[in-house]
Amino acid sequence: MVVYQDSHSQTVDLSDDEVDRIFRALADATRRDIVRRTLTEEATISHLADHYEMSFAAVQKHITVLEGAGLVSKHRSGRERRIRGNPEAVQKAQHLLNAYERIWQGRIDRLDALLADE
Amino acid sequence: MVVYQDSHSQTVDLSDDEVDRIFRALADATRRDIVRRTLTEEATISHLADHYEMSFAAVQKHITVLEGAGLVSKHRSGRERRIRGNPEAVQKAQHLLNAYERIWQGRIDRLDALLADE
DNA sequence: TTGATATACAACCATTTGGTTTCACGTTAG
DNA sequence: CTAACGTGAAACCAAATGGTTGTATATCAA
Repeated sequence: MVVYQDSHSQTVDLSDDEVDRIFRALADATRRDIVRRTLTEEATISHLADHYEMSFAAVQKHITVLEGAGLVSKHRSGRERRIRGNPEAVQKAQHLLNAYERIWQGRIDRLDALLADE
Repeated sequence: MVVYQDSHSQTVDLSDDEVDRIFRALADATRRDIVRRTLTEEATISHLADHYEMSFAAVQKHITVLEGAGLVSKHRSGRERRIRGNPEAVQKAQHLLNAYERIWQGRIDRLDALLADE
């Protein structure tokens, strides 16, 4: 379990599994590209699939992984499904990395205190 | 390939593979914990292994994954290897996520411009 | 010197991942 | 109505992942 404070000083909890899924989903160039594209504008699955040298079904699977991580969501529109990137999930990942940053900064602060003592 | 500008306006390039490895390495709770611990202070492999309910060899493998992603480095000290977290690799990941943030922000800006035109 | 400790590494195994092809089904266009 | 389209989902496969145990090697302590 991970706990951090967001920009409004709200405490946010993320299970290890949720964090695993977010980083796992981002660990693939095709999936990162899908997130990038759908953050700026929605796209259908087959439209996305046109951009990659793999089968439609493979792209579909990547989208399933991204959806499981909350990085994109699907919205029905007739026979199409529009895929929309979710900036909040990206922010979650950012907050997690910020926490590491603070941990590291904490070490520096303690080092400074140590040096100040001498 | 990913390109972003760091805090000193330096252009930084990361191969897709490198980005893959960083996020992949962070997609495991044990590995994230190792990074967290070694960012504040160095630790030997066996000392780290004491904290997890898995074999020494399994922890060793996790450290190899982290090392491959540049998130930690090993430093020989007699028969021990001290593991040290690398904040720069964490920052790389942060920069990548910041890029997504800017992409998303760009969409908002364009929307604002569109509304301003009306 | 000898025994314990710290690490490295290989071999093995089950599960997951990332891809494929194929088929089914609802929706839209003509 | 019928054909084409967009999607979902199953079955299958090779490779990667995450774990294990076992063995080898180097170093430290007594």
